[in-house]
Formats: sequence, C-alpha cells, structure tokens
Amino acid sequence: MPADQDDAAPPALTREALARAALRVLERDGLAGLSMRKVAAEVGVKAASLYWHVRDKEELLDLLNDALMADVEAPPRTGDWRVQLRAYCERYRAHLLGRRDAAKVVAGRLAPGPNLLRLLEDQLDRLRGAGFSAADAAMVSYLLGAYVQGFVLQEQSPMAAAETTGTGRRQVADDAAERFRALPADEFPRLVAMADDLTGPDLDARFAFGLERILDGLAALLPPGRG
Amino acid sequence: MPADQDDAAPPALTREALARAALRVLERDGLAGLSMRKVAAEVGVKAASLYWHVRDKEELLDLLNDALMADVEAPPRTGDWRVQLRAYCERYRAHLLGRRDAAKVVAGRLAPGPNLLRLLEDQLDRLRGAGFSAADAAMVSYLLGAYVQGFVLQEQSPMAAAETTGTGRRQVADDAAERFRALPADEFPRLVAMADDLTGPDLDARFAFGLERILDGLAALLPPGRG
DNA sequence: AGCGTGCACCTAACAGTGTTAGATTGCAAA
DNA sequence: TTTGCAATCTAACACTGTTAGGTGCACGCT
Repeated sequence: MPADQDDAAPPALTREALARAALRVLERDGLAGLSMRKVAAEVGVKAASLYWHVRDKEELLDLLNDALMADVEAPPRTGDWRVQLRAYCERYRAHLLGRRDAAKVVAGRLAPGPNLLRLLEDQLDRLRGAGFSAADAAMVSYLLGAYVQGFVLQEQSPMAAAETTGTGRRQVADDAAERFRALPADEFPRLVAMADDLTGPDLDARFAFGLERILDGLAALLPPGRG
Repeated sequence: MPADQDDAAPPALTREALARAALRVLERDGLAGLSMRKVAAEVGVKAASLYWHVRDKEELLDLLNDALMADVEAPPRTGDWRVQLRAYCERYRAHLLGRRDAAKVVAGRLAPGPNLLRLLEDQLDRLRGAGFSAADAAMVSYLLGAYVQGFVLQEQSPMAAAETTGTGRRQVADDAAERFRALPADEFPRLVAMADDLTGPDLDARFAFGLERILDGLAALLPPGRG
C-alpha cells in the first residue's frame, strides 16, 4: 500500500481551511479579486459547494477577518502601561499593513472571532492592571481600535493603488504636496502654505504623533504617580 | 409655445449632476446596491454613457465621496479651540451617520474633493489660530480624521445590519453583552467580567470619551495658559 | 447483506455586475 | 451642405453571488 503523497489526506475542508484559503486569495488578488469561485478553486472545489460551509460571502469574510487576526502577537509584558499600549498599537498597525487590503476587510466588521477576542482579553487585562477602571478600560480599547483602523485604512489604500502603477511612496507624497500647492491661494491660503506640513512627515511619524497624543490623554485618567 | 415643465431643461448631465444622482441611489439602495446601471437610470441614460463622463466606477465613487461632504457645516467660530474642535468632530460624525453607508464610501478614499478641501482649510485655520504649529496642526487634522472615520465605520455597519432585520440598537447592545457573558470564563475572564462595560455605554458616550481623551492630549501641546 | 439517511459535493442556471467596441444621433461650425 | 465632434446608444463579454436540484458515497440499522 503505497502511501499517497499527492493528496495525502483530503484535508477535511473545515471552515478554518476555508478561511486560510480565502487569506491566500486575498494576498494574491486583493479584496476586489476575492470571489467565491476563486476561494473554491483554492480548496479544490466548485463555487456552489462553499455554501454548504458558509451562508454568505459575508460570512466567509467574517472568517477571513478572524484569520487575519490569527498571528498578531501581543507585545512583551514589560515596561509601564504606556510602552505596552504603544507597542500594541504599533504591532496592530504593522500587522494590518503587512497583509494586502487587511484594513478594508477589517473595516466595519465587528463580529469578533476567537483570535480578536484573545487579543482583546489580553489588552483589557493589561489596562486593568495599569489602574484603569473597568469602564475606562473598555472605552480605551475602543478608542485605540478606532484610531488604528481609521489610520491604516487611509494609508493602505493609496499605497496599494500607487504600487500597482509602479509609483513609489515618496513620489506619492511629492505629488500630493504639488497638488496642494497648485490650489488657488486666495481660497485655500492655509492649504497651500502648509502643503509640506500636510504631506511631508512620513506615515510612521504621523501615526506616532497621533498615538502619543492619545496616550497623553489617557495618562490624565490615572491617579497621578501611576502615569 | 407652452413652456415645458416636466423636463424643463435637459439638465446637461454634468459630473456634479452625476454625483448627486449617485447620492440618491446610495440613500435608496445602499452602497452594495449602487450600480452603474442604476445611477445611469437615475439620470435618464443607459449605463455605458456614464463612461463618457467618468473613467471608472471608482472615479464615480470619488465624486460621490465629495458630494457626501457637500453640506457639512462648520461649527460657529465661538469658544476656545477645544469647543470648536469638539463641535467639528461631533458634526462630522453626525453627518456621516445621517447618510446611509457614508462611512464605507469615505473609508480609505483620500482623493479630497473641493468640499473636503474647504473643510480642511477652515479647520487648519482654526488650529493655527489656536496656537498650534503648522506641523502640529496638520498632524492633528489627520488624527481627528482617523478617529472619527474609524469610529463611525464601526458603529454604522452593524446598525445598518440591525435595522434591516428590524432589531433595535438597544437590542443589539444587549445581545452583544450576552455573547460576552457566554464566553468560557477561564479563558476570557476579563471579557465576561467586563461585558457590561464593553457593551453598556451608548455609542454617543463612547465617542465622546475617546474625543475628550484626544483633546486632553492635544492640550498638552500648547504652551500653558492657551489650553 | 441490504437499506436508507444525510453529508458533501456536483452541474446548470439566473439575474445582475463593470466595462468595452462600434454604431448612431444631433447640433455647431466651415 | 458637409464635416466633425460631443454624447448617447446597442450589443456583447467575462465575471459575480446565489439557488435548485441531482449524484455519489459512507455510515448505522435491521
């Protein structure tokens, strides 16, 4: 009995396998190119069969959403709350930026899968440990989530568009600055004057700026001495 | 010669008219139901004709994006920077919430149209007037934009979904709390313990909390006495 | 052994999508 | 009147999500 090696074991087409397949298609063809037929082909099956495992494409996207969160690793539990929270946000951003169209998939899809729940649990635990009240900790989590997702959503789309046209990200910023400068100066004096400020600092710095402001605001919540 | 009153003047099908038509379709059928053919029908034309005025559906969505920003009114120029900035964000959020699927349309679509530029100009002017440096003012604008868009994106989608199924928003929150409480308490102790904190406060309060934290953080940027 | 039950897949089709090519209209200038 | 261009049309292509109904196959029961 020769051990079959090509299709060693028909891998049992679970919802998880389906999610992983969707993830591969997403990475290859982007969100716009992610179709039921392609995901089906990725698992070696015809499109209609997916509807046995999944009610909708929407439900598949929920699965994909959780698969996207599978391998975010929480930052080390060292340092004060501020360095931990900062690391959390930076990792989350880096993770989203690393997967194609991740921000668009995550955007407005709340249905938290197990992976996201695991992350949330850990984050809330640290916030409570840092001295935030239960009510505050919950709100802080939402605040940070909204900021990071909102920010990445804005930075990821144009970058993807620019990369398909071969334009570098330095070029994109320069073009944007040029566009601001070209505006009618009597109607938009500040925009033309601040063209460089609006487009100059790279996205990492922009993200860090907002994050530090938020962290400053959070520090004011804690009894003095804890922050 | 009786003055025609039904189609008084064939309104010349400009890109602006097209954007307004798209806006009507969006309000009626949502973003998923917004197709080239429907927008074409809305202006009394066949689908292919749209491509004379617009390269892509993407470009139409850019137009729609700006049309969405047409009638946001800037808050009164009274009070200190903090009340003005708060009013700005609250109005922006209310405006997005008021138009169906607005957050999804705006999400990740940076291409700023004239209406958004006008808003930006005004906002930057106020920030500069409040004492923020040019560099800081630009960053602050991005920060607030990311937060508001990120937040509305998360609150609008499920609300829309809930309203199509007839569920009230109170019901949605209760269901969410129930789902948190039902989690395995050994794996997610904080989530089950904080179920009420996570789902309880209404979205207005949640939004206001994050906004106040951000404003607190911004105040630290100004020389003492200005904030 | 035979039988049924139901899981997991299939084919075929439907209505609708964005988009393009090429033909057609109507009006304005030469 | 003819030329030309702006704006629309028809027809089609390839593709989308989704459903209905059929097919094989492995299992438990008698």
